[in-house]
Amino acid sequence: MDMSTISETDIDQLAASQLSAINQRYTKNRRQLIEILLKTSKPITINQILESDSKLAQSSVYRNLAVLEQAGLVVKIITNDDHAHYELAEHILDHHHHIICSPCGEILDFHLSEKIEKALESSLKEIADDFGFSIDRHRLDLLGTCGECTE
Amino acid sequence: MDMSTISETDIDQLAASQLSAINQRYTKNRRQLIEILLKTSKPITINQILESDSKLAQSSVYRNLAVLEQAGLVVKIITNDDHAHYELAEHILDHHHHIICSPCGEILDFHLSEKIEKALESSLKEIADDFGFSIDRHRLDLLGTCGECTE
DNA sequence: CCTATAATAAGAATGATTCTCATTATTGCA
DNA sequence: TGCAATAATGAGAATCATTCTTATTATAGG
Repeated sequence: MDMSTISETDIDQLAASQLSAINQRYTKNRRQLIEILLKTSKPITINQILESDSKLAQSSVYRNLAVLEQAGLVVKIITNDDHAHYELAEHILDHHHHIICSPCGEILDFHLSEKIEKALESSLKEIADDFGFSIDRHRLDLLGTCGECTE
Repeated sequence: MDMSTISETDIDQLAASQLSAINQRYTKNRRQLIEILLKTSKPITINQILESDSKLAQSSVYRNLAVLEQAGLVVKIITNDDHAHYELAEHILDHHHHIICSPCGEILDFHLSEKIEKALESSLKEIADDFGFSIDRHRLDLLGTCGECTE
């Protein structure tokens, strides 16, 4: 959705550097995954990835998405749906949240206004302190039914 | 955590009525599950439920939690942890959110200030309209590492 | 252009969850 | 109260997304 903020070559550099930081290579397969995720404007499942490129091996896709996730390039999204969804990390896209259709499992991205996002973040920081947690990130999901599934 | 807002007999009535609304009975096993969830002040896994009462059959616990979820009495919480967690629905407890420790999988409840919660809700309502979604609920999770796991 | 090391891919293994079905309990009615 | 009819239970089998294993292939660096 927000592909204007970063070019494809920038992503290649980012990917190469974040992978090498955990002693992993930026291989053809991994590049392919990044490209597929970049082309899609919403989180997708492994099955959808396999459908979009029949040359990819299922086991490699699972493994490589795990590697990309460890490198901080990809985020795995777990919902009540059977299949996990994947999308690019927020420093590649931007900070956003998910609106999820329970009947069909589709996930779309949305953004809070800057004002509310800021207020929320400072509030969450306090709460984390109270609980003695160190926080990696927060996530906010809207759960409901999309227009398609209502008809 | 917030057991003061509703008595146990009230819950029995609620449970019986919400179950009968979907043509299900309020059986001994189901009552037992409600009691266990009521005693625990945080979301727990099916294994934890089985440990807390060895008489319960695993298959029945799975089935009955699904029934209780359909009845709107129980909420299933999916995270990146292997095991789903369960807790009582928000109209029995109260509206809250989850702070999740990624290393150990533990989940605790927290509350936003009323002011931020309200602002967030009205904001989310607008967004849902824009997307043509009808919304059931929202969820907000803090992901990080608890004090125990940091040491 | 070797050699050591990492990545790949096919299929087997894992494990949480769901399903099956024979048994047991419950409800409503005579 | 007693008797169908129907629902719930529980033990174990089946499912299926995901992870693991291992032989093969690709890559990086000297």
